[in-house]
Formats: sequence, structure tokens, C-alpha cells
Amino acid sequence: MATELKPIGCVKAATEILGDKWTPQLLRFFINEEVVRFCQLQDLVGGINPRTLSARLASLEEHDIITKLSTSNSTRCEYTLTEKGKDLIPILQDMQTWSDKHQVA
Amino acid sequence: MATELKPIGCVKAATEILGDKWTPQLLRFFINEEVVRFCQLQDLVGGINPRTLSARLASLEEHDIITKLSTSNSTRCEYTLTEKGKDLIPILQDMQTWSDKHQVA
DNA sequence: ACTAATACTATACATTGTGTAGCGAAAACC
DNA sequence: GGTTTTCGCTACACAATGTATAGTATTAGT
Repeated sequence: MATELKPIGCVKAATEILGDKWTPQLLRFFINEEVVRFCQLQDLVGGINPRTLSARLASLEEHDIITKLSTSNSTRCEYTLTEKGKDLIPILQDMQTWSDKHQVA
Repeated sequence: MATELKPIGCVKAATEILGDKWTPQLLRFFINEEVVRFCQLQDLVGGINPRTLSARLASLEEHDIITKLSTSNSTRCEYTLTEKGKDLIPILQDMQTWSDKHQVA
């Protein structure tokens, strides 16, 4: 059917990242912390499966949202937001505001 | 392990809605349009399965984000944003801004 | 009356996420 | 310096979720 809805901006790119389960919860912790570690995220975001966390971090790295700092070696690796990732913070803050206002969960 | 990360606001509630696949894309069309219909969304958000669309609309209605206007009957039904749903618009706009800036897709 | 559109539902299948366990390497403890 | 713990994952079998395609009842238009 033909409609008049005018295409404006697209949310798709943001959705492809923030739409993955757990990803906004994970990114939230980067707002306050410079660097975050695997097990921190695992503990703080209760219930995430390590395989899923691993996949999320890999995807975020691939999308240039976070950087993996291979500081010294493999057993203490840290993740930090890129500039592109930092640009997501306003969205996350708006999500917080909304969630606080309409406390659903 | 014990960490010092301070819990701040929570994004979870917003995530539970915007984290579902297709939902932000669907809601985007409500920014410009007062009411939207099933098949409009189906056409505009290319590729969504009607079963999934049906599930999303039901979920959004359940979360009081949209209202189903049973105008006359069953074969022309319209959906419109609630106040709670309208509060999501800033998030969607931020998502657009981010997507436009970092055109990923 | 006939054709097409609307708002879905049904079925079988593909993809994605989960619980639990485990592994090799390094670090902490003693 | 040997043992224990922690860390950052991976593996497996299973559950949940999403998809392609087809179909249905109702209604709108001609």
C-alpha cells in the first residue's frame, strides 16, 4: 500500500548495537568507569552467560564502540569506550531517565 | 569479585522495550505520524514478519507504550503513542542522531 | 458479485541465547 | 615454589526467539 510517511533519520545503526540483548546494560557501566573488565561485567550484569558476554564484547569491538586494551597479557584484559562509543552515552542516559520515570522493572 | 562500580540509574526498563528486535524501527514512525496501521509498519519496516510485528504491537500495548484504537472494526485498526510512549521519542531521536553521525548501515 | 486489501494466525525451520561445565594461563597466597 | 584462586574465555546440549511462506476471516471498493 502507498503511504505518506516521510522518511527521516534512521535509527537502524544504533538499533543494531543497542538492540542486542544485554548490550545497553553492559555499556551503562562504561558511563562511570574508564575501563571495565570481563568479570566485572559478568558480576554487575547479573545472569549474562559468558558466551553471550564474549559475543557482545567482540561485536562492540568490531563496531568500534569499545577497545580491548591488551594491557599486559591475556588474563587481565580491559575494555574502554572509543569516541564513537562515548557518543552513545546520551542515549543511555535518556534510557535511564525514561526507566527511572516509568519504573517498569 | 568485589568492585567499586557505583550503581546509578538503570537502563533495564527501556531496554526491555527498545531491546526487542524491530521495536525502535517501529516506534520511529510514530514520531511523525499520529496514528499508524499494521500494514504501514509492515511495509515501512521492510522484512518484518507479521507474526513478529503482531507480537511487538501486543507487547508495546501491554507496556502501555501504544494504544490500539479499535476505530470501527477489526480490519482497519490503528495504533497511537501513549504519553509514556511519547517520552521515548527523545531516545529515538538520539538514536537517529547517532546513526546519522556514524552511518553504520 | 467480484477483487483486493487488511490484520492477522499456522506451521515448520533457522537463528540466537542459556545453564552448566570446563580449560589454560597468570596471579595471589603461604 | 607449590597450591589455590581468579580470569577470560570456550564447549555442549537445550530452550527460546525470530523467519519464510502460506493461509484465513472480514471488509472496502467497483
